[in-house]
Amino acid sequence: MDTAFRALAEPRRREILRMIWSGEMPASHIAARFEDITRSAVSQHLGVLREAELILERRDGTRRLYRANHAEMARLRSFLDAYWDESLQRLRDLAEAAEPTSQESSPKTTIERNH
Amino acid sequence: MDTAFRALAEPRRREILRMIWSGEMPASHIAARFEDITRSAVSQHLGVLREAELILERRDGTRRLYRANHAEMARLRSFLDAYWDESLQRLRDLAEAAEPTSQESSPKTTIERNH
DNA sequence: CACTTACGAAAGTAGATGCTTACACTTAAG
DNA sequence: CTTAAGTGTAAGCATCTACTTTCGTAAGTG
Repeated sequence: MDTAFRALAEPRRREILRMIWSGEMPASHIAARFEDITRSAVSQHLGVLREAELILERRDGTRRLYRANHAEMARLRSFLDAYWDESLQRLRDLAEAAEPTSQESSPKTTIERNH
Repeated sequence: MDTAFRALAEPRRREILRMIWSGEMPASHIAARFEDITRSAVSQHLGVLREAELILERRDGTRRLYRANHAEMARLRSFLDAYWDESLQRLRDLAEAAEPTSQESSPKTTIERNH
């Protein structure tokens, strides 16, 4: 989780992820998009993204084709969702603790996503 | 955006965010939860979170009460969602370009979230 | 085989990050 | 006014990060 967030903290890496979101692309093509840094730097960015499992790699001859790992990105979204869900669960737990022998006594907690 | 992702890349900061998710809490109380680092270190973590606008601060006497900024966290979620939505939009644009003078010629693109 | 293409890996560097200790500041309380 | 409580800030340090340049290596091409 640490590595995924850290990988996304870098704008170039977010841009790479967008480039290969809906289709794979060779490293050279990705590197060509960044005129201000070397191909080697881009290769290292790809390494960071791969380490975070945010992208997937496939080899074809001398080329390496990259594509976004949608599953891992979805996992990140779920992680953020959990902040809301966990607090919801904590409120439920508190309500339950405060009302131990409740016999359908109309709890009606009406808890919502408060944002 | 950079700062928000970088702030979340640190496990202790994610923990702080959870602590103050559903209610405000003074800095001293937050610091007490972390036994392995000093109060000063926690104060600096709070600074990073505030810089990223992930938390909000309120003063009460000598104390400073912190709480999570749900709006900014929601914005992060939306940002991740955009990865899917943008590629969807690009596909729509491509379809439109390939079919310039379409006269209700049953496009029915049926594009889905591919993850 | 020699040569090129397409890459990652290694080494070095300036700047960022996470920590500690020491200090300064603001507000309440005696 | 003096003192204590609650916190941020400054300085210093080890480690990480994002680069660059150079080198190594696997796979096609003549």
